[in-house]
Amino acid sequence: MEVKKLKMSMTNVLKSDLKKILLDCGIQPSFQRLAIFEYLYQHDVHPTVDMIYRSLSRDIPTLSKTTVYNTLNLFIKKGIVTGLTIEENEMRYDYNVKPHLHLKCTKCKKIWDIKCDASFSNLNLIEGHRILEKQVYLKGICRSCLKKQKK
Amino acid sequence: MEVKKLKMSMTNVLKSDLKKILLDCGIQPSFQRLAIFEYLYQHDVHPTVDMIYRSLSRDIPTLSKTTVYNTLNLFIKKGIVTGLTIEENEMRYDYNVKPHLHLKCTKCKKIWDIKCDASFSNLNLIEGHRILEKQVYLKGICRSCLKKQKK
DNA sequence: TTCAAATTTGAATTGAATCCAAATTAATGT
DNA sequence: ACATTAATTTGGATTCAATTCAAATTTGAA
Repeated sequence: MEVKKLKMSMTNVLKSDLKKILLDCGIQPSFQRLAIFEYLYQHDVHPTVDMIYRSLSRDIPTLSKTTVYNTLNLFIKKGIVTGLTIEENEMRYDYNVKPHLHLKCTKCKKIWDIKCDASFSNLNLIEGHRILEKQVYLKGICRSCLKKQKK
Repeated sequence: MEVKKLKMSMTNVLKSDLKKILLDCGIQPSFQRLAIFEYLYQHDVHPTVDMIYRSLSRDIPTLSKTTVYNTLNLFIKKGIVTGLTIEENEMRYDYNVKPHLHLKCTKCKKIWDIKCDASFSNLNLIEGHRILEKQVYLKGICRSCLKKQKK
């Protein structure tokens, strides 16, 4: 009971915080947009459009997939969400303010976050080109699959 | 006349070299495969499947797009070609043995090669994950577009 | 030459992403 | 409150890269 109450109030505080972030970016925080933003905030598994759509559809039965696409493209344009193309077939979306890298496991296909320890130079000018955005994509075998291999 | 002759013999030398590379990788160097490999070797502009197909079709009218897809996937599996997903909509292919980064210009949409000066750590184990492949995707404004801006 | 395996081909299919016009909702002015 | 305009959402249709698959062709071995 106590825990549930606390959790609910936390959720509410969070929602208003997220609303503020959207407003600060000049994005009207509509019901759908806030729901999608909240989903991204709570699910750091680099979800696909379909995952977001299927999950939110249960609560918002009228939700359209086009709205999910529209909203995510808007978020990307405003810079609060990143689109990952490490998956060859479909885009994945990521809300993460801290700089980090992505590793795709070739075994389990999961995309892991790697805390970036500034291992990559933070120049903003390389060979005369102005660098605005950096993404490091790693491919390999994740530690959980490595453990399974050993057995 | 002299130049043409020289160029032809160079092309021949090159072709047999490329054939050897394929054989060394356990790839039967069929006419189509060799043509696709040669195209990648000569065109470092990160071509799409369609670009490769349209160009080679003029010399090989019976060429099928599926063959291009099959061949490129085979090359990737054998590790002599890299597939770039920096473009959000379509795959681009790259034959380049030397380590390098890719920069996509947000203005002219071109993908530039950046000579990698080992600016990224070459660990093969990060946070317990085994790293097999690294790709650094940069986005920004290329030097040629920056020059145009200044005028 | 003959037969089996490898390779190529093109039509059909899949599915992520976009387009677009209509419907709905929110914002503004009177 | 009401009307009018703008912003947002919706779903069906469309696009197009990529894959599937069975048939045709080519290659290699016996």
